[in-house]
Amino acid sequence: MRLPFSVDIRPGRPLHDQVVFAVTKAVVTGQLAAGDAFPSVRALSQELRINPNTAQKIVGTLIERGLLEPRPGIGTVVAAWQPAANPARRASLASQIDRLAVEARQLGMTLSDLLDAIRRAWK
Amino acid sequence: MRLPFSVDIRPGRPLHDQVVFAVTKAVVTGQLAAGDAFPSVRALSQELRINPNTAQKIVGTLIERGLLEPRPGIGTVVAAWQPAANPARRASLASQIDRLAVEARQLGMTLSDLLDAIRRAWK
DNA sequence: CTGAGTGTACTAGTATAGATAGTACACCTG
DNA sequence: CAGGTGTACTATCTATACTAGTACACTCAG
Repeated sequence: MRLPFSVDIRPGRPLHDQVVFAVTKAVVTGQLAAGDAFPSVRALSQELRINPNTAQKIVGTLIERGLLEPRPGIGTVVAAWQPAANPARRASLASQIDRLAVEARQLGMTLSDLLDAIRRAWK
Repeated sequence: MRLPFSVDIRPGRPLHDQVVFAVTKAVVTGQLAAGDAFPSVRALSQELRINPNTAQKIVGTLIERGLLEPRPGIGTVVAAWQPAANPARRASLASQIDRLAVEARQLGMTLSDLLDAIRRAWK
């Protein structure tokens, strides 16, 4: 694996979504620093053994979210990190939190259990 | 709305998933108590204006998860609540938590912000 | 007993999204 | 110029979500 981030492709979720998540995680945790070169669309598709089109969708999404910056003719570079402040994603996050709380309760977890799990995942 | 729970159908997520979530939420919050009669498959499909097949899928999922109990020839009843303890769903929950943490950070939230949001959703 | 309502199980068809496949073009660097 | 880059298309395949319709065994009120 020569990629600057780690991914383990598993069924159940859209492919591009999993990779976008992996890259985002690498950025917010500092594993990918601003200015670092990001693999080209074609390199990405070869390394992950996915279609160039899917790789392009991934890179496009990351640029749209401000995580990557395109350098025409050169490639893409990890952008200087800044909060996204996207209202739609904020709303989606709230919805995810609601679902998480209900699911956790249904699985028998206490509030403390869930908060601990969140803290553990934050690191 | 004569249903014993509240749903607001919105695009983006599978229909049956939204209803299953709404019912689960009503059960874990005590809005639906054990022994309460649950709408029949046909009544559900009429009230929600969805296909009987989709309604059946919803009821089937809820029974499978132990939230409803089938009474052959009568209908379904809200089951006595007990933690699910499903390994697959536990793993899925952990994955959801990971995603939530990364997404929240990317949106500029602090750990405290997220923990507060969780506490708010728990109530 | 009869009829209506119940869960359950099928077969089909349609629409959409995810992923693949292939081609093309303007751009920059060596 | 040659090769690598982002970007933009069209086309095809597959799985999922939803709809549509039918059928059967069960239980209860009449």
